[in-house]
Amino acid sequence: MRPRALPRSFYTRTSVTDIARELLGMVIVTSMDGTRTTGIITETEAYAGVNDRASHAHGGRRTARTEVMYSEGGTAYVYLCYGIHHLFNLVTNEAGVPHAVLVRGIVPDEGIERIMERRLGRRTTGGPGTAAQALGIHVRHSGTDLIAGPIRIEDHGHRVMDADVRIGARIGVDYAGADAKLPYRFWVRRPDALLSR
DNA sequence: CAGCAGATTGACT
DNA sequence: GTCAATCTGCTGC
Repeated sequence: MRPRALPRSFYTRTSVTDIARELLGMVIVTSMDGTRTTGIITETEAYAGVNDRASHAHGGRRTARTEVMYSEGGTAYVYLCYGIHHLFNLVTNEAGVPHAVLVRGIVPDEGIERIMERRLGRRTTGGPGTAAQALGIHVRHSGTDLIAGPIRIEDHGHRVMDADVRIGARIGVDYAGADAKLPYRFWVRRPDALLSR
């Protein structure tokens, strides 16, 4: 099929878990310094805003870093983790509701050469930091528009069936108490199968 | 302002 | 299995 950019209406819906599930198989397209690189999304986590103890916006918290989480759905939220790793999130829901989906894994597709340069030859599917690095996503892209900006999401026709989706607890959020056990993590069982069409 | 932990990763014992 | 890399934001002095 012909690639189709995801419209604003994909992101502004109210169920952040539905969006996290539906993003599996979608394609992140980045255009930076004249180079196009793409990756197919294989793993996501939903962060459900003010009532989610694992979210940066829990309790309505606002800081310079998290302010973009309150933007309209379809905005990039990128933040630094452990001072080193740039973690890429897609803001969802209407403006003022700080929902987001973290991209934890991709399968590199277009621009493999550039991706290998950015990753210094290492594999790219290890986690959220490596996925963002592979695509050149940096904290300077936080707040950019996912419809018209340097990072966009497209549907290239990769279909992920429910039977191939695993659902479980999010990683690294033990501090969130009972919310750490919520089934908000979604991943594709056999990521490499996405490339063979 | 000092100390500490974090939606992590890669190198090393 | 341990540990260091180093930015952001919270807690406590």
